[in-house]
Amino acid sequence: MSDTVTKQVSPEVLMAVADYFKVLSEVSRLQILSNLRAGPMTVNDLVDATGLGQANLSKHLKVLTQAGLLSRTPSGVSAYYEIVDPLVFELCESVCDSISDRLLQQAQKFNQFKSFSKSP
Amino acid sequence: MSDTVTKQVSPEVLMAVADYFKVLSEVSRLQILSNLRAGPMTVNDLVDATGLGQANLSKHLKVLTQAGLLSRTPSGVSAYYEIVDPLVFELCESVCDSISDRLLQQAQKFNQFKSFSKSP
DNA sequence: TCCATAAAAGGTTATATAGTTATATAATCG
DNA sequence: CGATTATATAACTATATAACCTTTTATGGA
Repeated sequence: MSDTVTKQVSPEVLMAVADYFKVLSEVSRLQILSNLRAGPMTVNDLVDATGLGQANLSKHLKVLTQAGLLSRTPSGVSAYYEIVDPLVFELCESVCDSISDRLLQQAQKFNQFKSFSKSP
Repeated sequence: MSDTVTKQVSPEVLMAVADYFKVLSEVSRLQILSNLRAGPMTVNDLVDATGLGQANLSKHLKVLTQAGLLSRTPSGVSAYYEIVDPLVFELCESVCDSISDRLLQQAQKFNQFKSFSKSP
């Protein structure tokens, strides 16, 4: 048998992974995560920080919490939300690097024109 | 100046990152990527491998190509698609690990019940 | 107990897009 | 050139969901 057998990934797993990515595919949610990077915040704090509406924000927080990215800690009349899994930021950084690389590569292609005007 | 200054990430960057994740948030596209892991394939190959409709598949391939994840190489009457950036698979693995960890943690919580029935 | 504030839940609308069917483009071969 | 095969595009439908508004729940203080 071969060394790297290419088994098909089960649809169940693909679905779970797709769902995870879907959670990260909204600017508003990335904004929330970005703000929470500094530490726990209440919903009100996040309303001020992000400019999102309270109801809308609350729903996004629910999505993020159910996906296991945030934890919710009620405190009196407020609720603090906090990053649970810092993996998110690693993922974002990797993606940023990838996008950056791609743009650089594309930029280089356009430099090929220079060889016309600057030949000896 | 502080050591770890928490600058806000620009909306432009957040949008690009969100778009990238959005590309990965569909089971059909993950399926395509998963199949292409073994090597380049034509559209027809992928129709057979994934069971997706040809038109539908073609659209997904366009999305994946425009996002910089795949490359397209016409060959005669066919077109070969190929993974460009293996980062995708690293991302998927990380996400799978995260999901797995979370499920294990949840499972442990339910084991707390055992202490009732099994005490000396 | 009543009030004020914080957060969540419910309902509505607008928009994006996955999937399907039908058609168009393009390349190879007779 | 006409026929065939492989891909891509266009138009359409159905569904999901983000944003907004309103209402409800819950907590702490007067």
